[in-house]
Amino acid sequence: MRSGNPEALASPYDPAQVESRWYALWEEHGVFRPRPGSGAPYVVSIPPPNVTGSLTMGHLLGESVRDLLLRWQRMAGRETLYVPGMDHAGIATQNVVEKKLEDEGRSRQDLGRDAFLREVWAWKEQYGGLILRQLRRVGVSADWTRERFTLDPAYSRAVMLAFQKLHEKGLIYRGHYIVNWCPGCHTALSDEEVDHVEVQGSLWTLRYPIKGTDKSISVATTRPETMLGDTAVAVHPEDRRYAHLIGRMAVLPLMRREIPVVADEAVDPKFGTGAVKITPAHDPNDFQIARRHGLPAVVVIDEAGVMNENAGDFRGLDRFEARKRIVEALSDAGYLEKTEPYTHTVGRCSRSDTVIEPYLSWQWFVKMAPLAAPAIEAAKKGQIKLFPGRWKKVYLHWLENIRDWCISRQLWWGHRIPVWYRGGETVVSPDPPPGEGWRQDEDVLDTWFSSWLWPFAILGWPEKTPDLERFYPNALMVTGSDIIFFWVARMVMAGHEFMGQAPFAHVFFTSIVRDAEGRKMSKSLGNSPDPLAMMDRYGADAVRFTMIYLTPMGQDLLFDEKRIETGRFFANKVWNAARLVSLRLGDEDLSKVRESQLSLSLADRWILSRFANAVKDVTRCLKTYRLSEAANALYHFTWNEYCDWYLELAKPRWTEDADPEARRAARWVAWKVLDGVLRLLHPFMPFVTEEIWQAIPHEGETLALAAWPTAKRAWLDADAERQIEFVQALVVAVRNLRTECNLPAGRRVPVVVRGDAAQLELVERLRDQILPLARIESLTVSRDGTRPKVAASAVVAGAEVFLPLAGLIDVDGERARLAKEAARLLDDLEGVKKKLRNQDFLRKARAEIVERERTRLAQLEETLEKLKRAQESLRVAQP
RNA sequence: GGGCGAUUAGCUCAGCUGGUAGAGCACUUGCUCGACAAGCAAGGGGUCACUGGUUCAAGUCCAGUAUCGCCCACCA
Repeated sequence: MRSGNPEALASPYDPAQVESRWYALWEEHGVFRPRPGSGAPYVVSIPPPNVTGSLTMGHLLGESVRDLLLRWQRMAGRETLYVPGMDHAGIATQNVVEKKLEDEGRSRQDLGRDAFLREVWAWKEQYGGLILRQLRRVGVSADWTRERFTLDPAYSRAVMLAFQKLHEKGLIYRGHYIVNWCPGCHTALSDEEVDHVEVQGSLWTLRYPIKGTDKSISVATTRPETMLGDTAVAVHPEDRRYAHLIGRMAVLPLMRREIPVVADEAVDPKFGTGAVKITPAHDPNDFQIARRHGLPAVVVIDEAGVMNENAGDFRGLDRFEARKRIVEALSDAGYLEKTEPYTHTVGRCSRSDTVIEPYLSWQWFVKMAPLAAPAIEAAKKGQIKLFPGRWKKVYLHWLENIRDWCISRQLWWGHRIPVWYRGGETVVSPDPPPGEGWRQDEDVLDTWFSSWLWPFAILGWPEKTPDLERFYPNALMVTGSDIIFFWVARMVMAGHEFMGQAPFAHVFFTSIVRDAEGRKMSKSLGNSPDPLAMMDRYGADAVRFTMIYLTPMGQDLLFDEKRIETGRFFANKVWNAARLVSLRLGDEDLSKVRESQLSLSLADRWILSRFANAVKDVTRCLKTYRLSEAANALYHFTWNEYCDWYLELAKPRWTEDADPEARRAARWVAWKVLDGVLRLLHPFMPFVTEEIWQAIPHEGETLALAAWPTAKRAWLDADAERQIEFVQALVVAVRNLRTECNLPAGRRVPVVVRGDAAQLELVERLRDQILPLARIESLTVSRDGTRPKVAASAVVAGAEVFLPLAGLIDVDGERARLAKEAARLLDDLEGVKKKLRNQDFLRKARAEIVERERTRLAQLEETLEKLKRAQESLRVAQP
């Protein structure tokens, strides 16, 4: 038992000072390393942040949530492990470094591959370091000895091996297909990396002459520039308008190339003219149609979005400039039939916002359907549970309609594809094959092809390490729903494929943090406050608590810096309550005190009962991921019950002249409940709670390893709760009367209470506590039933409270107040009476509900009766 | 074109299995009572988006409508 050190709790509370102290101590004590516990290990890993820059408030929310759950589980006795790390984030990082080079007047092409990669690594060192500092500042209980980076040698090896294994199973293939190409980033993308946005464009109708006739066929398009690469016109086979043209040749305007008119089921005869121009190299649908008809593909737009050598006169023009010029040219030549405004969607690169160009190229793909099957089953069988549950539908829908995954990227920053070529030979291997002359594939892998291995690659896979043995599968993944496809679903697939089981049991989706205007916070928008600045200004504890307090289950979080005051004020409140308690604890070693030896007062039994309830509430909320509700319950208990009522009720018993036994009990209970509050609060606000805990009597080295409280059944005491509730109502009523009578706040007032024997006994028993709480000068219980002649009055649970203040109160005002109160109750009474007259209600409602209404009726009538008499007595008293 | 979510006090949101509408902030009034003005005390403020239905009883369950938001979708 440490006696604690009350002087340590200085006033005022200074978060910066407190928060600088504890992280090193926790690390020193190995708090964050796994240590044997009960039950299965509780393993969580970080969704590795991109090394592109600093963290956002969204990350801060995620870290707060993960650390909350980890610290709770650790205190509850589980073996816990939080694996930290970072993601190399291929495109994102390469883009920011390229941007930096551009600002310096350099380019990656100038540098060449190796020098460029050195630049990126330097960037990674700089910004990765910033991220790590931020994570420590938040207080996350990560095991830094297990820190991982997706481009670490061991991790890279895992990526290579995963590629090789999938290739061996025939699940990876190379193909020449239309992919989403970003001309800005100069790389292929997966479908998930493309955002579809609606644009107000045009629909142009072009007329293609039919060779050898004076007829023509008209086609509609939103992308006239692609017509240079048309190799056919397609119509529906049963479209009678065009039946006679099938098999004829059309002459492609501007290019004067002859292209066939073909029939294909995919054409919708009802759209546009019912005839479609076919550009196999620049449209995925057209590509499919072309395959069916053996049509050639002519690429007319290059990797940078510029018209190429097949574009004739338009060669060298940017694709959007070319569009304009081609429309003009078609119009001049009489081939433009009409132009209509048209709303449609275009794909944009989610990284650079560049309009995506469907582009025919050689890429590597993963065949996804076989991988999706076990991931679907895992969710359906409940082996993996999503919170909130509605995400299951979204997850399943995606998996059940999954398409193959384009994993090659034409970038330099990333895992180079482990494929080697020599002459006509191809070898898939992490290492160069023996012999001379092997050339490795130039492309790198999609970032997500490395991060989908995260839950086991961080534990040493493919080696059978003790960590992998012990800590796979993980318990929980906490992340944003915006990466449910990118990452979550793919991790589940990889988990089953490489480890034979789901990577985690639970997935908890946090809120998306938006700014006050509802825009998603992001680095690119620059609308996220700097988390470090927030923590410097308000304290990490305050920020953490507030984020949890604010995060609604399954809804977005609208963040406003001002809201952080909630957490800051709360931390301050806890600090000051602890100051009060620690100053009054005395010298006795409270750990030696046995509860059974104490004579607990009613207030003591009440707060212990309330505390037991709070423990139950908070624990239940955490178990079901209702995190803000847990924070709320704790906030309310600490502030409104412990501070506002219990500490005030205890104060009179802490004085020198109080009864020693009562003082001892009050000290012990105040300490015990404070200790319990600190334990419950520690996962939310680790720093301030540790600081306080160390300053008061405690056992153990650190609060981080103290036991999570349990709700003691013996502490639950409904009687005590009812009785203190009455006392509270009584005190509030006196305070209210004082305000209503406009009495100076400093003035002590006489009070008379009438009520039943039990109520009067209670008032007598708690007299010493009631006096200061309600600022009462003299408290008289009216045993003989007499009542003051002129008084302001109120009715509390059937008892009457009087402020006998002849000459001081405004009699008319008091009468009006009583009348208003009576009118309000009369309304209620009517409602209750109506219910009780209703035969259906009496017959069908549950007996206890009917009984409650009857009780309420009696109470209302009694209260009204008393109010009436109070009014009468005022009338009589009036001179 | 599908799917999901939201609509409750001025603002941001709770309200789990139907049974007398809640919190924080903001607002009003009064407080240097030895923990805390980052505080204390007392207040004002809501036809729970709309329309039907189920029920003795609906903010809560069902159906529909409206508005806003998000996700998915290769109709040129």
